[in-house]
Amino acid sequence: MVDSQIDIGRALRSIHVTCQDCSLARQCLPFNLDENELGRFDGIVKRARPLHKHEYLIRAGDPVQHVYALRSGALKSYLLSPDGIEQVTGFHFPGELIGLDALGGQRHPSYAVALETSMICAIPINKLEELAGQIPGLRKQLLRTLGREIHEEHEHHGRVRESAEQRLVAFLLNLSERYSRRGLSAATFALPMSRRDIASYLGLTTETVSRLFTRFRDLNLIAGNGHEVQLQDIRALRQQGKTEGVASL
Amino acid sequence: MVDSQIDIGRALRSIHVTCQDCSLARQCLPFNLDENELGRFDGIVKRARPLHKHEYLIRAGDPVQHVYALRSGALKSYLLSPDGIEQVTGFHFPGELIGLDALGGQRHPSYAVALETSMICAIPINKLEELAGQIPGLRKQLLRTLGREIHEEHEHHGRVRESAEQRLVAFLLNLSERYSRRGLSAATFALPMSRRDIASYLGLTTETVSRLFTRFRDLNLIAGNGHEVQLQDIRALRQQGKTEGVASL
DNA sequence: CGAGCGATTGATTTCTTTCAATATCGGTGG
DNA sequence: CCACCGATATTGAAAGAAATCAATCGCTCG
Repeated sequence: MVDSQIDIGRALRSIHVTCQDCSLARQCLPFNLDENELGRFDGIVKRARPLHKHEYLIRAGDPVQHVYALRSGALKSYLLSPDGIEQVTGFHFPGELIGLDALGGQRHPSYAVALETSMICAIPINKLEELAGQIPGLRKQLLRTLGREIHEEHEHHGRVRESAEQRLVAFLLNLSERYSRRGLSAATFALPMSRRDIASYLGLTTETVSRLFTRFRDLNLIAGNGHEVQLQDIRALRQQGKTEGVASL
Repeated sequence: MVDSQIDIGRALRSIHVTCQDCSLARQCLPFNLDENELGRFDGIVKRARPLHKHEYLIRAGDPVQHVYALRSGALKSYLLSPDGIEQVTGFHFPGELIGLDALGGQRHPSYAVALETSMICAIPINKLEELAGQIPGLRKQLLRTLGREIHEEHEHHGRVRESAEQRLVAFLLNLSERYSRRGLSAATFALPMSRRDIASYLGLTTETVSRLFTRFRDLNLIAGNGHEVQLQDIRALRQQGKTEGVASL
């Protein structure tokens, strides 16, 4: 469990990063807070030991006590359908919140599992609610975050009618944008998730995703193999995503 | 505009329903508020003249000033993709909130238009935020609502991989559940939206939706033509949605 | 009552899935 | 450090589901 005691050993320094010091603070909940407010917010945040690849942050059915902010690493969230099929609902990168779908109920509806070693901040919901009552800026940012999440979900949903190709393009461009927002390269980045995860997220099969990667590589739209991609020509890629065009076949 | 002055004329009585009197209050934001709090909440709610079929409540690009609660009628929300295609993102029924995706930004990202004559409450966001700071119960309910919205969006999204048949079944059962939650029949209800809207929402074509309705009718799973349906055998329908089974072909 | 849009139905095409086989990667133990 | 194993990814061929193209029907509303 993330909330368990701190491993005094190795990670003391990284664990004791405060929100004041966190470079992601402005992409996270403590956005626009003054020094004093930031300190109060920091006071309710629990920092746990790192979560290793394949370890679970959340399991469906867990009682809802925290929302989580990701400091480093990557996670995926998924729903388990009645027939036991994993439906990936999202990927999470540093600065993003995890577990927001749980605000509606008593138990977490979905799973969240680390795709690589990740550092996580746990924010107790009851304390967050209380603090949100006292700090207008926090309240505002919380609502903004939730609203944005809903909007992004709608956008993603709007892609259902698009072709497999368009969906994968949109996915890559979305990752690119999120990486670059964090100051990383928009063109070269890692894909910490499996083809299967991508396929599940996009509503496709792994075979189709694999074929699309191959096609994009053949068209020199992307390079790199496996879990590292370079977007060779973002403009052309975006075009590909628009016009459905596979002129070169 | 909904926010414009009240039409003194005919609708005085229906307009002056307060939250205290509104039968939907417990499905809406003022859930769990005491008398005093309810009064304060009611004080910030603006009730406008009825919105007629095809009239817009929200247009993409509008500055974000309110969220809306639906008192009667029905609306759809949609995004307009860059190439001018309408992507229906949801349908709204009494007791539900509209415009939550706008909390993340300055301008509304999506459109909301009446599918039939509808009565709407407009809630100014800045006042709502302020009041949410003062009333813990309101704060909680607001977060619950947003969390539930996100969760429902995930569930819907999880259906992308399912067959057209399964998606339509899930859609009908979802409507059924929402109608019955409001005390209406779970088996017989109106479909205020067009086949095209349903298709867009589910990521299908109108032809496919139409064929599915015909098939369900042939299988005696549903009855009724056009914009009124009766679910003849909810259990069988649910089964149809699960097993992919079209044993009778 | 007519016009026009929405819904239905049919025939054909196309994209994605499914089924199947092989290749490759990553990790583990010798 | 290398060889081997299982899991993951890629590739191919065939089948199937939904889209597209096209025509007709029917209802609603001027």
